[in-house]
Amino acid sequence: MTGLRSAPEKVPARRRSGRAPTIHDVALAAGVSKSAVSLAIRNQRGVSEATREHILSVAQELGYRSNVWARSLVQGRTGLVGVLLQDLGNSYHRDLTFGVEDTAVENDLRLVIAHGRRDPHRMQAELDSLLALGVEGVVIVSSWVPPQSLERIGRRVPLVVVGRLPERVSGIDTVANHDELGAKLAVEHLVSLGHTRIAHLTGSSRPAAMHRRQAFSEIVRNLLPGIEPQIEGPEHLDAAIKYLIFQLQEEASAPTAVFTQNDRIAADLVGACLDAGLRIPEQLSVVGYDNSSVCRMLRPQLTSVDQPRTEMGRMALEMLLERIGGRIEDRHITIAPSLEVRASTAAPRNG
Amino acid sequence: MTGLRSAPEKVPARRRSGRAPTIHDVALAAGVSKSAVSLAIRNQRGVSEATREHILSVAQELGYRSNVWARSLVQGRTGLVGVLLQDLGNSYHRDLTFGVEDTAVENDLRLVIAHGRRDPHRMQAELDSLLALGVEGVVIVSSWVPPQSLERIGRRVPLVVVGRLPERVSGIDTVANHDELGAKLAVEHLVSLGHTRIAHLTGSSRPAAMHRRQAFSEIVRNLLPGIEPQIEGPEHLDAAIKYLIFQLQEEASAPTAVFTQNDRIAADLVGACLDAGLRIPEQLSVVGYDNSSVCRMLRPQLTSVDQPRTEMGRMALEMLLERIGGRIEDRHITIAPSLEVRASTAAPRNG
DNA sequence: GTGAAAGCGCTAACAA
DNA sequence: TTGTTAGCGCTTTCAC
Repeated sequence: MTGLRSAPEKVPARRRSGRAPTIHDVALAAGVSKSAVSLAIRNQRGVSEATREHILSVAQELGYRSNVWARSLVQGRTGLVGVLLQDLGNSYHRDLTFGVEDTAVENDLRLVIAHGRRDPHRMQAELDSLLALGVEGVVIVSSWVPPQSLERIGRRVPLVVVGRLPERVSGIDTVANHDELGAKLAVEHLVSLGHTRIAHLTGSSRPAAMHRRQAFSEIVRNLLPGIEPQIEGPEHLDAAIKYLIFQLQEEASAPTAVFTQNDRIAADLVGACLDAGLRIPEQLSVVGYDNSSVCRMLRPQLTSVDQPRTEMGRMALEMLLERIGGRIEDRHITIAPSLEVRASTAAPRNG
Repeated sequence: MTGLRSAPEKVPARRRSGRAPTIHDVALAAGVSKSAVSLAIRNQRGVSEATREHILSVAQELGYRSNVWARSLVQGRTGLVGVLLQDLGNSYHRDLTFGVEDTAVENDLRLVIAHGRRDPHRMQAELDSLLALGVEGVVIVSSWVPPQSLERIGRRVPLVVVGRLPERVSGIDTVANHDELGAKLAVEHLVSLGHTRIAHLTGSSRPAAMHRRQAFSEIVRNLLPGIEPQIEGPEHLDAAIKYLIFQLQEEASAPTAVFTQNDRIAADLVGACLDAGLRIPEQLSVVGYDNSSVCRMLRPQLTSVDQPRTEMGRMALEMLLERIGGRIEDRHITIAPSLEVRASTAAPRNG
């Protein structure tokens, strides 16, 4: 305009108004070079303290924010890690995420949460989406992603699965609950109370459920020789619950305790029992799995197997970091659960 | 190596092995120019059908994935929208997110979920983090972000808050539940059953809670002239519950029904009552708020005010799109809840 | 219909 | 200590 600045004005006019200020704008305003600004904002040495302060104050004034995309484009890394959750509204996933988040923050990584909505297709889509975002690794809190997908994606980016996969997948790490131990804890607790007729109620034939179920059978056979373990489900869960209630009402040989695959199923069972006029734990002891927040909301409060969720999330991200750091061999960790005893279990009436 | 390709080899050697294939690699392999590849993969016209197919198959073969960062760097937009959740493990947030997700997908936007962990500081940090990622807008599912932060950030990027803010903030949109109507539905239901001594149990003095509380008082005064509305809380919630139970056990003038600020508090109350040997709904009717998943797990199942959560999420993202599309004036939407009647409410014993 | 060249905002290697 | 230069991978004119 004034003609005073004779140097070719390379900055398009529109930039100064509409767009966010760039490193270039800051350099111009501060009267230094782009690289000086770059060094200053990243707190790197190479600029004098005075210059840095000046640059920073100018940047502040202009409302400058560095463009992460441009930076990661040139650096070849994004500083992003993803966590793919099977289901948002659920305290198991929440607590796990806590552990992942904490560890991510401690390691200067930004966490991007994706939501699979309990839908294998969406899960796959979200996983692709995370990759497209350029995450440097993903923690998958779900065992629903098919092994071949895991293997394929695991070749591109480090992957840690929290959960029990149907099979080992080479190239990826896993953190899993020790389902066998969980079943053992539950059954031992019930046996120690004097129960002998114990049933298992399950709603799934996925690996984790199967492990609990098999461990249940085994421990029952060990601890209660001569008694055949009773299993209900996984099909027709509603019918299974109805049948259990029928047994309790009509048959002297009905189970006196039920160990369920998870808390949700336990809650359904407890609700149905109460609706049928059965008293818990007097007429039936119930043990859940997951120690979710509903355990303390129900009456009686639910005895449940507890997984150290936050700790599992933390371990998952640590394993991911190891992978990003170059570990080659696979790691598979199994975490021991514990039993949280509450009011839904007691000695059997005629024990 | 062979010296046959005499043109200066500009691609560094390391790229071809370690790094992900780029548009350049695809162009080289397909024997076309970079721009041809760019057009082909974006399905733009400008390349012949044959060329496109060829390029696509080569890209597929190489396992090419376009680099979102590079693309958005040049296009000046990221196609990202953020949703900041106050709390992950919670069906209210889950269902809201469903609505947001669906609408985002329909509009070709990628959703990035951030988690505030019920901590205002983290909430603020996550919001900054989302901005740094370059989101084009954010849906904040929380009313905990301070107005001045909202205003500041709202100047950089469109913002929609789902929840009831302590004050209007210029430049941002809101989607809120019609708390007054919710309270009205609850009280009218109880009055229609014959209740006259109705208490309100609240655990917060935040705007949404206050609106419910005030609306409660008003509707009680309208419908039951001469009766002073009884309010317990928001301080010392545990003590308030104990006091209510004391009243029920000792005083003839005890309330026969309680309307609570949310389901969690209702669950606490119901649990405490059952622990004290009180029967629900015979001795006390209880109405919750949020119609969360626990309502159907409790016994008796909980009558609760239901917010159309998925719909609210959808509206929030639609409003965000309007803003991104250029709307200037603020919009504030209030959504009508409905009442889900279940077994925790009944006519009072001596009604 | 296709290719060459410029440049998005930034960093990193180098030169001054 | 500072400024210059050359890209990161991609899109987008603009010639051909």
